[in-house]
Amino acid sequence: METVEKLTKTLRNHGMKITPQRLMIFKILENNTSHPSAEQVFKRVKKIYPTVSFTTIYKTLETLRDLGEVQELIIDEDRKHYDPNTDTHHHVICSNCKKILDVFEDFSQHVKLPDTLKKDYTVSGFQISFHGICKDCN
Amino acid sequence: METVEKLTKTLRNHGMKITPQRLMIFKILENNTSHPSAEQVFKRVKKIYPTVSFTTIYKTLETLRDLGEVQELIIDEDRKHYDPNTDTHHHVICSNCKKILDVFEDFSQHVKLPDTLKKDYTVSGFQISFHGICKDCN
DNA sequence: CATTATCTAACAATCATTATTATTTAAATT
DNA sequence: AATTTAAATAATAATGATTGTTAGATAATG
Ligand SMILES: [Mn+2]
Ligand SMILES: [Mn+2]
Ligand SMILES: [Zn+2]
Ligand SMILES: [Zn+2]
Repeated sequence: METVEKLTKTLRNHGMKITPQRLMIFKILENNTSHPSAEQVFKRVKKIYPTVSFTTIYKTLETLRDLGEVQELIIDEDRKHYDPNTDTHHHVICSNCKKILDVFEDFSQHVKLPDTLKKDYTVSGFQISFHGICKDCN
Repeated sequence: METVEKLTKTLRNHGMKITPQRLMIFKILENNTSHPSAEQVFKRVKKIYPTVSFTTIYKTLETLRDLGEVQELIIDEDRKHYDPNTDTHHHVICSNCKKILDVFEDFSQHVKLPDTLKKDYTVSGFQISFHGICKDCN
């Protein structure tokens, strides 16, 4: 995700409005490495704007995803998680508490779609999900 | 997944019953490489047992998952998919039609959790999801 | 064949997410 | 600064996948 400042311009360039709710969501996401779910974002926004609607969170996350500003992570079977870091990177998730940490290693030299499948799929990228148990859950 | 024959014994060893509905689900899954969703399994069972309940499909898939006989794939944001192949392998999914194909390459020599994270997570494995567009969807 | 624990099917409930819409508001225009 | 208007918000309902409940059916055992 861009800085909140640049993101503001990006939205305006797309004819979108900057609202206090959106600004709060941007600030929560900026440099956020916790991979929050929509609900976790909602709870934090609610502390400042108690009347905020869940719909606003979902719509804003959808907007950011469509702009390519956040990545939607499909890794927790129960809910989607959002990642403002859109650089190629990977994750490790705890099967118990679903805590997600970043894995910043470049596997691109070794992880490639086999040639036999290249004729069937035009691949845009890949994601690696490590599964395990975090130290808090033992 | 084991053969239907062996699986039958496994279930009996666990005090579980072999019903016609379950046998049909087992047969549908045996050697199935299409990564069906619960609904796709349901539709196929329904052709033979028109009165089968969706609950039976879900319960049976849950049972097979808990026995370690099928893998639940979290890769399509809309629904879970089921894979009778429980050997470590990976997948490529079409972002458009959600068709999933197997990727049988052993990346385990190169894909490892970085040492810096080893103290935080006890990893049981990893999954690679290649994303792209299949040839049918261009 | 009788017993019994498990399974099925019908149904309801849950929960994350999406759709709808009246009201509000950002921000461009006068 | 007031007016205008397209877009966003919030409230609410709807959706759809999945899970929970339970009474009746059935597989398995002796
Ligand atoms: Mn990340
Ligand atoms: Mn597979
Ligand atoms: Zn944990
Ligand atoms: Zn496709």
